[in-house]
Amino acid sequence: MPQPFEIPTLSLTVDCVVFGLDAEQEDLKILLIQRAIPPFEGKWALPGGFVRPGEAIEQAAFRELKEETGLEKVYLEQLFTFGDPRRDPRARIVTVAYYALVNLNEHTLKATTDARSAAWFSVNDVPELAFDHARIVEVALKRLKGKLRYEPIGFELLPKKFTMPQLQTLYELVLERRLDRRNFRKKILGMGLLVELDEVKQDSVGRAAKLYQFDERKYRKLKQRGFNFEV
Amino acid sequence: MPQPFEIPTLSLTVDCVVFGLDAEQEDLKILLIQRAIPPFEGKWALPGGFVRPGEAIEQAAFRELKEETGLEKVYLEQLFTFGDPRRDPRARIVTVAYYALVNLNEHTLKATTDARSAAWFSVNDVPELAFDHARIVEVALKRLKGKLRYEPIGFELLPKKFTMPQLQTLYELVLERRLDRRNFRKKILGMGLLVELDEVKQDSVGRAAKLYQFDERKYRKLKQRGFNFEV
DNA sequence: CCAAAAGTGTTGGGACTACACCCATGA
DNA sequence: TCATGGGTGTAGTCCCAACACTTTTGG
Repeated sequence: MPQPFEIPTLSLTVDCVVFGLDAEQEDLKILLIQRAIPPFEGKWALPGGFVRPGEAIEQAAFRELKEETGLEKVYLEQLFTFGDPRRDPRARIVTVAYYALVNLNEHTLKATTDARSAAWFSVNDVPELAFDHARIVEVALKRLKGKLRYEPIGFELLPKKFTMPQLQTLYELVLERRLDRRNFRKKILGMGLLVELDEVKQDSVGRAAKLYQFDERKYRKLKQRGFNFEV
Repeated sequence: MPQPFEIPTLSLTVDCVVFGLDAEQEDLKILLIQRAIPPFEGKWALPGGFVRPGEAIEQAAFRELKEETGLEKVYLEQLFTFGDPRRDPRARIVTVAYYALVNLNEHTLKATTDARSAAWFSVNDVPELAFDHARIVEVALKRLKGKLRYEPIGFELLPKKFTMPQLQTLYELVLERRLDRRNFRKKILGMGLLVELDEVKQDSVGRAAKLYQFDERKYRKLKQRGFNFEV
């Protein structure tokens, strides 16, 4: 490759769409951060920041998540790379977007040390966002919808021990359609990937629901043998 | 965002895994380019190059494809962004990988103007590749396999007019398993997305096969109404 | 005992699998 | 007329969708 031109450079950031399930309110939410400086000062934006020299991209995503929200050890997956030359008014900045799945009720947001506030917003009520972040959220939602049916990632949004109605509500929220309770149960239990616990979850009214746990180890074994998760 | 550090910069490239179907030899191939300069001089590598200032990433992928292989107007989709700090021995270079689908028999490779040679290799017989390109090919193959069943992208690998056995062979090659001829036909024709032409394809021996064409317009309409392609 | 939510089986229809013979064509 | 590959139908099975009543629990 003879290079008759300077090797061009640019800056690279990561941005994370953090999905959290609010089991109490039966609502799917995303985590946003209010920008403290221009551009888009005061606007809400995805948590993220610059990839440092010598730092792997995914590592940068984990680091920014921890720094800006306190979240650690979450499920994280690369989503898409956005590089429109005009997506950042300051300079040419390309961003590698990730999406993360967390259980909202088990994680409390860290006190924001740097005067930036973080907050959860319903995916149905996202405020105006900085940069092209609205587009990124759109792509993330589409990916989540598509992937939920073919990979057992939904469990990442629930507590370790969860009930069948919780799992079903999650699927109904993300896929945006009602599911038959009996058929859903049969389908899920039929895969043999849940272990039934000797506990129930009791909140307020109604009959107590059995608790289940996802059997990660068993899933991996079955997957190797050609099994495909599908709801 | 107060920035106590310099905004870091790096270089961004695109790399393309170009899949081509060799209908005659019943073989799935990828297009490689032999490097003329270090690093990895003489080694085979994916076509690609630097993203220029002010250039959209996808645009860069199209440009490099045209410059290095003469291919134009091909199906192109972003695959994954690879950014291991040590993936390029010279410097920190992040690459956005794409995959492309072309009909190998309809495209002749352009005479290589810049002394670099391009050639098709069977996916089952890929030579040692430069950088982390072997990994990129691996990810691309996995994506192609996964996507072929749920999106009508297989047609991109065939000529506009194709026969049912050609289509079936394509699926068998990519999915790496045999399919029942009668069931395959039923499934495909049952979706009502192919128009049967009043022509047949005759090569050498055996009964002539009917030619079909994919109805792109009809597919888009059905998709809007919630239809899902699946083989 | 009442309200609220969890849990449970059966049946009909559509889709998938498996499978073997005839047809058209060129040599 | 023969060799080669293309085209076709049916029967059994499995999976999915539809659907209503009983059980448990707290108040």
